Amino acid sequence: MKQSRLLIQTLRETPRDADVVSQQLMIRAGMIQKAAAGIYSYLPLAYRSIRKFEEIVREELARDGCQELLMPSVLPAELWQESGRWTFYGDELLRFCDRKAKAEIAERRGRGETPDERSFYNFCLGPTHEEVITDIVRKNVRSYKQLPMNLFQIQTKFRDERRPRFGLMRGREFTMKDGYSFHVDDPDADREYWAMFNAYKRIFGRLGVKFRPVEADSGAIGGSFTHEFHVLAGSGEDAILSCDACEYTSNIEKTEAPALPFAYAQEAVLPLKPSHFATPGVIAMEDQARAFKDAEHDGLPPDHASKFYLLDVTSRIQDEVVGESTQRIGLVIRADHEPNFVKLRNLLGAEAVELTAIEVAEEMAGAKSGFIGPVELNVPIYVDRSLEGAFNLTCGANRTDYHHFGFKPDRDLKQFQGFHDLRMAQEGDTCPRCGKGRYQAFRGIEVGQVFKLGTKYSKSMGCTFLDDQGREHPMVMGCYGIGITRTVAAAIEQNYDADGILWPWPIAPYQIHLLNLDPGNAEVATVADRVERELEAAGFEVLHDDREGLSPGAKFKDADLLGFPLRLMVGSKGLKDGVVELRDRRTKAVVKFKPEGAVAEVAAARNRILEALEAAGGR
RNA sequence: CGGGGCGUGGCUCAGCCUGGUAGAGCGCUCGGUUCGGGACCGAGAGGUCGGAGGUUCGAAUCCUCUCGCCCCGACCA
Repeated sequence: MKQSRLLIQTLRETPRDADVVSQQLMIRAGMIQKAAAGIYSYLPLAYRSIRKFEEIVREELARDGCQELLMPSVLPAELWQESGRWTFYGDELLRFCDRKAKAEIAERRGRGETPDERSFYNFCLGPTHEEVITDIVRKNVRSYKQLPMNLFQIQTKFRDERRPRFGLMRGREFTMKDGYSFHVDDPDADREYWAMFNAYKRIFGRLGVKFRPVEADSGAIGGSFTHEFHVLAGSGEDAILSCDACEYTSNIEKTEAPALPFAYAQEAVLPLKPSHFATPGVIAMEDQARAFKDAEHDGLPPDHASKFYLLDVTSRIQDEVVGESTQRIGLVIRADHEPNFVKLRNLLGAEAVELTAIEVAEEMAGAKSGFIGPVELNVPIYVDRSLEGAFNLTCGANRTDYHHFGFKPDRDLKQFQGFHDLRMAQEGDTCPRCGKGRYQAFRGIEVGQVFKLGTKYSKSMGCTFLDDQGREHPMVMGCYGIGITRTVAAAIEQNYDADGILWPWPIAPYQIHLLNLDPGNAEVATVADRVERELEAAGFEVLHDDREGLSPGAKFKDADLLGFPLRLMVGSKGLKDGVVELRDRRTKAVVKFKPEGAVAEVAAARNRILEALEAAGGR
């Protein structure tokens, strides 16, 4: 491919509204162009990478017998109403109505009514396709003999994110591989889950990026367990903790935090009263203990301070589709720990856990923020297990400028609900799985997820089969997603340097950047054209920078920015010595050889790159 | 949703405070000289200053509304 014919405009300067590396580099390299917030066009170079990754996905899924199909992206409301998600999915679901519904609205307006347009929305853009696939399968599969079945598509999705950002990493429109499997029973769904887990390891392994499969939160409803696949990158939005001794790797939302023995068990257990002590202005939780003074104490260790959260818990009556209820509860954890509301939500089987509005909390407690405490409040209170056996703690006294001392949660709380794992695990915590290792922290970009759905959709939508006894059962489902466009962006987040992108070989738009450094020189042009043909005949993908009127320096800069793995330079200076030069974009290593040796040398360089890739790949 | 910021040629930005004929660099076109890490000279093309309304003799500039885009936040009771 001649670069003079390629649709591309590289930019020397970083566009102002690009804030993450992958977005900056992709825009500067002329790969993507923004059409609206979170909505991008993929220009030829980017689309080549995307298609290459799609092909890797297709090949690996085919090995497990998955079938590809393509569902609509505009979905009828009825299906979503059937599953209940029309009501519950929220504003990320972009809803609208077609001409029939609009005519109905107009007619009612003509009759002087003021209809609520939203109630006439009868379509949405698909953010995910459980409803559609379930509808397809229930209409086409009736017998256990047809199961299991694993179907997938690669398609443009739309989620109306409250805040799209980070270019392709969190767009509103994006390309996703979404797969769904259907099974006669749980064990078979489990088998498929692990088959897909292994397929994903192959897929991301072939991609040539560092990644980790990570145990993750499966949400309050739905699956029993789930893994996310993360591309490791410092800019990742997710925190991951990984044991340095065993295999346990998990999203911090889910990571088990070890119980911690109370380190002061030998101290005398004091009563809560007389426990008021003046702490004017002491709001930061970490300062609470340090500020404490009485006859025997002048400051306390930070793990003597507790902090308290008042929370609104929302529950849903799932099968009835409508109805929500809210309950107020409390959470007590050590002041130097972080609360984990996801764990609390799962413990309660709730839909959502949110902080109670500060004004409401202050009114309930009768104290300013910073002095609100659990003792006097008559709500169910859950306590992190790091406080099991703890006493002589401080806590807010529900009186502005006062804290209690001598707090012992299981003794002093009116509605004590027990000790549970409710805090965020931290780097350095002992791994509770093996008891030996310690947690190491990583940042990751979630690019894939395997999820056991169970019978949530098959039950609500009547997707059933007949077993060999003629009895009807709901199918057991699994779902498996890969963010295609996000993965390509994540690969860049992980692989770049000051000069530009460092494409992993398997998804580089082109593998070879052939630079003609003297396009005006007929001999150089002849050699460059011949090398291009030979490399392409040997199966390599070559972008030939044949542009005239550009200095070699300008071509080098562009080549670094585009970041194809190998750069082959043909110029009059080299040809004077009878050589062309091959440069590895990542290592900057250069080899010189006669033009006739190009195919062999490029093949050798490719093999080196692929070997290094294999060695550095995911676990 | 809350808070902040920004909209001026394709890109990065100046001009706005203090109203008076719309600018620079990069990129693009043409001519010439160059040619191994973003060359130089000369000549050009390209902008309803996001949009609407208002104030004014006169608005990119002041006022009002609106749209778009970006960031921060949804955190410590």
